[in-house]
Amino acid sequence: MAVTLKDVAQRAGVSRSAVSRTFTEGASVSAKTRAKVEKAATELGYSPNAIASSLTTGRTKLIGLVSNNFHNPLFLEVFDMFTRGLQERGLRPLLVNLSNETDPANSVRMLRQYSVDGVIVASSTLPPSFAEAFRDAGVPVVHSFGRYTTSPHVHVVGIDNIACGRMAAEALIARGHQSVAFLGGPEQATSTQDRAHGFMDALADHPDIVVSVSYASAYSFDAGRAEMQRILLAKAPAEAYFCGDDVLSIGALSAIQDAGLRVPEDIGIIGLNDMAMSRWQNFNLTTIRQPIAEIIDASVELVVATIKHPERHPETRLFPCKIIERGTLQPVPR
Amino acid sequence: MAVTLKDVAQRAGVSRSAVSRTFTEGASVSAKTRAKVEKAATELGYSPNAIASSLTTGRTKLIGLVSNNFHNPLFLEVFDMFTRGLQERGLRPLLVNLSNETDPANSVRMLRQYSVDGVIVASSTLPPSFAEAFRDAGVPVVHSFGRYTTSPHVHVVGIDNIACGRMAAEALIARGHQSVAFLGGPEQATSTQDRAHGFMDALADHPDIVVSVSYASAYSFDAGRAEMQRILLAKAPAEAYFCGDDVLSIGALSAIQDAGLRVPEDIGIIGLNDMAMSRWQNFNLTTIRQPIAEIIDASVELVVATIKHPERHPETRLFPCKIIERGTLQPVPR
DNA sequence: TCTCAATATGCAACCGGTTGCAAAATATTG
DNA sequence: CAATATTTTGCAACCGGTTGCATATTGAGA
Repeated sequence: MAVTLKDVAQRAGVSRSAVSRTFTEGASVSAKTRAKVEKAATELGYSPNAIASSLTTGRTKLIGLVSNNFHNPLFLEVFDMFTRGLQERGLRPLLVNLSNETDPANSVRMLRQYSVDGVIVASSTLPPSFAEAFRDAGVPVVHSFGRYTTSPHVHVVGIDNIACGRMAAEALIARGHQSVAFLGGPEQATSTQDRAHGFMDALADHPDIVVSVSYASAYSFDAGRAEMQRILLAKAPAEAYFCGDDVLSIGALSAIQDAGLRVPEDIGIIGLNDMAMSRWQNFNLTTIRQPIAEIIDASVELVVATIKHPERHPETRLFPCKIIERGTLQPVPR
Repeated sequence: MAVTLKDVAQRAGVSRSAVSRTFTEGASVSAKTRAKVEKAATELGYSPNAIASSLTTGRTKLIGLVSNNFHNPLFLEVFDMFTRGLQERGLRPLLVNLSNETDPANSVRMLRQYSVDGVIVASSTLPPSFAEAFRDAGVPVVHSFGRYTTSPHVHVVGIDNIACGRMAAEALIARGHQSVAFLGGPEQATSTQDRAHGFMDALADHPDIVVSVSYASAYSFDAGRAEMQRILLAKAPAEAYFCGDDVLSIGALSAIQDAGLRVPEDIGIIGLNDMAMSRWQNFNLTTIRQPIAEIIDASVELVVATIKHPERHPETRLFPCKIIERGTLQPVPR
């Protein structure tokens, strides 16, 4: 059925090695044999079997792309950029949907069975230990959107979530709000913890401002909406909220509007991520922009570099975020 | 570095075949050797190399998942379900992002290089010839969300877009609208053509109703919004619109609201897909529900069946759609 | 205990490529 | 043109598994 090296060799009247060499970059072949081989190859419609060659070269050009965020619209953009970035470099994404899985062992085993050259863990909610399991198994790995630590055991590319939390707090303080709040994602997510940390930290200098904190059960519309509904029902809401993520913000927004309150007049909202949808005019969300294109580019680059030099020291690459002013926060008074 | 069959065989004091057989379902091994092998394997942390075994078995358990819709939020749900469905059956999705690619040749070559067992083309905009290129290359293929034809050359799983167009028209007619319109996606997309076809078809019986048609440049928010803005600027808008897709509807919605018009009082909207976001209270979109879970399930099942029986006859599986009444269309008068 | 069938095991070839090495072909130099 | 350096080529072993076949082992029945 499938045409192999041997078929081409036979037809071209050369050895299998000769055929192999014409298809390997920088191998020694005379122009004459190359021509013969290429002719035979196109006639037969041959193209080399990547799987078979990986056996001897030790390179599959397969990259495991592991994620558990299949419900946050941001991640469609993330997958788009990752697949393109990998494809441009001749690499192939093997997609792994973690969903409810939290034990890395299965993923590690599975991806090792397919001899992936490297792994990208794309998640802001998984603990560092997840990516570390790959490193321990000897697989080059990058944790994208992961937690920054001073002595990382694994490459991390993302943002400084603590700084973002602080930035959000400062934006609310600058507007003169007297009561502010953090509405985070799941409490055990590292990103949630860090954003809360930075937020509280900045507010520690302002003891006069009332601060409250609550957590949605997931980074999702429904969770954000439900949590905001609970808040509105229970007590007087804060003047402005820092939501740990845009999709959470949008959920909160819908709850607020349903309650007959206005944004930003009655309640202000600032999100985080600046996903494509956030600038849709229906939302027009003020948010902190996370530079995902840069993060993804750097992640791919870093995993490629680590494949080349496995002993490379674990490295952290953080990208600056900035506030995108839109319509869900009042302008700064002057 | 990596521990192989040979290492385990040596340690267990048996032949390589014995080890191989321990890890192959239904092979003949005595309980005693199996125990020895399993002990040695766990001590060494061995797990079989799927790539290597695929060479002899001819099965990689890799499925090419090909799509060009990385900007429609619906497809995050689609990817979620596909990856889970495949994983549950022990298959691995190799993701291919087509983006601007329209020539199937590259994708076919690439996926053949990786000896994928099968391919799923997930797109409502690609022409049938795209999936057919895989079949011509001898790769089992299913076109999900593809166009239904009476004599298909390739498996198609999806909906009857013509019927959906008709259904939308009937919904608008039932409401007594005197002028209605179709706002489609790209004109060359098969789904757009079919939906328009069905829509016009149903309205042919109602010559008294004014009908107009226009096309957005893509199935995206921006395109839907831009097209609706053009419409509102140019002339008196229709009383109600059938938008060829939910994300288009949401774009149109934002344009209408910005123009100070009310939905559904001034302009009614019915979409298609019922993606998760459509029921968000901010949109509350009346739409035609496409049963994507069923479509994806059937697609995976069909590709698996075709891998087993490659000579299986091309088959079309269509699933019924139904209208989900929400807030963007007035109730039917009675 | 012996015979014969059933089961378990190892050998060796194979899957589709790559690559070190030595021999062959070609190019360069004096 | 011979001698030497350089490039090209094929052989054969190998990557990490699987599998048909012949042999060895085990178990059942007499």
